[in-house]
Amino acid sequence: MTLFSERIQNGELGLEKVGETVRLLGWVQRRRDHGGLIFVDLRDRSGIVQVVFDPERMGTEFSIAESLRSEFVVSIQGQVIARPEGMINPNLVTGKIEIVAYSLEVLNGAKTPPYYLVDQVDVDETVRLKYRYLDLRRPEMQNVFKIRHRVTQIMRNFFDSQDFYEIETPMLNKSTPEGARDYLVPSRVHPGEFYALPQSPQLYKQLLMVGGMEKYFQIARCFRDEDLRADRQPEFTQLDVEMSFVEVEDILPMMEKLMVKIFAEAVGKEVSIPFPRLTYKEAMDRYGSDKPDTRFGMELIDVGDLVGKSGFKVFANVVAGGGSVKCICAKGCAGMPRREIDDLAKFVSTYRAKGLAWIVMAEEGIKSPIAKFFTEEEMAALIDLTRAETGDILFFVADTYAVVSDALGHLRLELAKRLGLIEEGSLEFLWVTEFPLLEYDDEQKRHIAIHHPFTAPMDEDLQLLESEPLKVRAKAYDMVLNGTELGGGSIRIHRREVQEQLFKLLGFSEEEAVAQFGFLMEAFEYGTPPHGGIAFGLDRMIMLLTGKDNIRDVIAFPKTQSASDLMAHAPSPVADKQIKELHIRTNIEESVADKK
RNA sequence: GGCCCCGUGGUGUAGUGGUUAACAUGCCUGCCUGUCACGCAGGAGAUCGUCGGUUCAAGUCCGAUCGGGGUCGCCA
Repeated sequence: MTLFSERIQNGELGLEKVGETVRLLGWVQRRRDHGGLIFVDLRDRSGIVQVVFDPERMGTEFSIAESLRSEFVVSIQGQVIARPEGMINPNLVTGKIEIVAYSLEVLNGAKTPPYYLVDQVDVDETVRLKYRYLDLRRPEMQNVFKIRHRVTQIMRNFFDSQDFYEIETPMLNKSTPEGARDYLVPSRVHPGEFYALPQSPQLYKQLLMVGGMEKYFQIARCFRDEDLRADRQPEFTQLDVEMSFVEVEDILPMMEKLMVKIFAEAVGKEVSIPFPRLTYKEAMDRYGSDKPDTRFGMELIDVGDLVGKSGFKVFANVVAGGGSVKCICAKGCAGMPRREIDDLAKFVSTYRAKGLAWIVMAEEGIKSPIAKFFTEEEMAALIDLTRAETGDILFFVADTYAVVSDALGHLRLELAKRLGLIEEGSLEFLWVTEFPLLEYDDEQKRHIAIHHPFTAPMDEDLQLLESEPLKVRAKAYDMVLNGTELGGGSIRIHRREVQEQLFKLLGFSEEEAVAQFGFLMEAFEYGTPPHGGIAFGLDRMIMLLTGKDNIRDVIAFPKTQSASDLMAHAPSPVADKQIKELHIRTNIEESVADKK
């Protein structure tokens, strides 16, 4: 019987092993049958090595080699030899050696896989997801999970070295309003009542601080029943961190050190600290985004003052109405065909911009449908303010501040992508700080928390809480890398009075606040230390570390855009008995459920 | 919920409304002792996602539906 423990990994094989007898275990990547001589590329987690089957060296077992097919699982014993002159394969890490087999055992056969398992897959993702266990065999995928593992190990080591405790919090939680839609779990024991899966361990980690744990972290699964995106799954993983007796300045530098460690040890990239910081206002003003990509310029320029008094009614009216007019200067784009400009106008309309005005700084002079509305002086001032030069295009959006920011912020990113302005491999970290505490929701006709309702206001803005709540800034911060929000957190409220005041501002009655969060507020009365923390999106971090543009590629068993698991076929109907036990009933026709 | 894109042998693609749906690769069989995307010869494999409509005739045009992707809303 095979002793698996004697095995050596393919990737460990090199010239220094020449002459040794080894046992290899793995999958047949490819078989090249020359009749009298058979080559097999043997793949395991560590890599690929070529095995040679020669009838003169192995006798009757040679016929087994003839029967090998792709993805057969085999055990091979053989001798490592240096490849003869001229037969070295430079494309293979192990290309200087090969294994001459003298014994072969098929541990398991395999059906022909639906597609050939190599890195340059060009296969419909549906197929990859249905056969996820095959897709995961591809070296590219193996590498993702190797890095993912390393990152979580680095996190654990880091926090351990800083005296943090890793503590688990419940998956069956109380459903609370605010935030995302909950995934609900019906209770069998309490008819008509439901648990909610955690959107994040927020309340529990704060209560761990009340519980005197002082420093906590968790690599926590979170659930949000919202629509999916390229970087959003219904269940995802957060690195969740909370500390007692800290202020903003304790947390940010520590997290910077963590990033240095992760990038150095997981992918060998250098990260320089401290990270630049931008206030929320500055980020919005300059980049139209609270997660600005600073790998390129093309900042937003406010031209409101200049065009507000001009003869161009569209701009003047927006300014008069309290809106804003801004532009970005696309360097060297004067040659852009009209068709593409129209395309960009369509692009910004996605973000509710009503139009995209433009001024082309052509060699022959200014070309623009709006130029005629400006005097020569106004045009000169505009060019001066925007530093537009011959060869550039200015793109303008006039609307509310929010729409202008959103539209031009995204246009800026789109142009950078089309023009190739972003340098591969560059890492631009930054912190965005001083977020507003609240925003007004027109639909619900009430204030809602931008971060979450437990975020502490900045001390200097406390006195504005009653009079001008929308002007209050929060002790909240986001870490941004290359235009992606990696994580965010805040210093929390730790006094009952302040928390009550906040719930009131959010439109909770006293009864509602107590019903939903009474346990938290009661806890605050028993000596709660000042505390704060942060949470990072692990999946997004792995995306950035591995260069994937799709969250499904960094999750072992991901779900599709409609939240289905194509491999396991979840979700699925369940037996009537199960439904009854849970005291629930669906309003879907029986026949529909049967078909599924 | 809105908008956009995709769906043709196992896989990736081609396919003016008109014969037997083409090509590559994979698969199967045979030959082959230095290949590494091995080679050579032969073979099998598709009712074009599904349903309906227009038409003498639909893979192709129209509608619906299902599945997948991107995105806005939603989501921190």
